[in-house]
Amino acid sequence: MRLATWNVNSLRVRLTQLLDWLPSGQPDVVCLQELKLEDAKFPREEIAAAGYRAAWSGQKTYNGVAILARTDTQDVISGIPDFPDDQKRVLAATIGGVRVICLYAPNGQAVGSDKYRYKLDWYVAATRWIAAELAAHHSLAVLGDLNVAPEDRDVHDPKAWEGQVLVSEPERDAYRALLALGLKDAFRLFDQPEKSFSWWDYRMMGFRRNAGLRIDHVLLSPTLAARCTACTIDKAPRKLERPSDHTPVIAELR
DNA sequence: ATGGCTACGATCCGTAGA
Repeated sequence: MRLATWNVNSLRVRLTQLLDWLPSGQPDVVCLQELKLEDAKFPREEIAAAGYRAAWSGQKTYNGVAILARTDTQDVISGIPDFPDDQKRVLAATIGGVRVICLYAPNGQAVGSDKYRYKLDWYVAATRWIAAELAAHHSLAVLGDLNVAPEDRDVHDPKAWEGQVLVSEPERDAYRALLALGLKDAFRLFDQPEKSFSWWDYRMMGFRRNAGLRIDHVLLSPTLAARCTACTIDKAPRKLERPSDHTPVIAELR
């Protein structure tokens, strides 16, 4: 079973790239973030024609998440229960016995801002909810744009980024609290190339300079971590014309 | 030099991303 996550930064703009990528990436499950479209505008027919069922939770302009799957999606939940929130950032579904949680964590904008406060509050609520999901599902995977670079090796220039949003200690603490539920960062279960990133700024030729961050993650419960045989970042879509600023991360389960 | 792109929805600039 292959699980993938990709922040597409507008599904309308990236639909062709997604449809091209599905046959090459061969994922069984794909979590998408930043759809940036209303539910009525979700390209259900194109996705179905590509061989995928889908669940989605979108809104105009901002946010929006979807889970694509080759097989049935069951027990779909959108949003964090008991966390009233207009922002469409969370979607969960059970697929082939695996509980899949698709997350688009808040960016946080700037340390100390209202959005930063919201990000930390969101992490607390998400972590509390995922704890309950883990108690109910041994086979659980959290995939998404978590908007935290967990360690300095996940940052192209740790000195320049020190204390900044996406890297600050309170954000890293929030990320570690999520992992402390018993989740494993699938990417770090394996030897990886140095300077592996999943996002590069559009400006300053960020991708060409490999000036990136690793902020898109696949987190696995112990049961799934034991089944995981590989986790890779697929940089190919980032090389296309008019790319998303993020690129897919894929985990392979036996 | 603190900018530099991109997407969106409003217009011909502001908001947001990360």
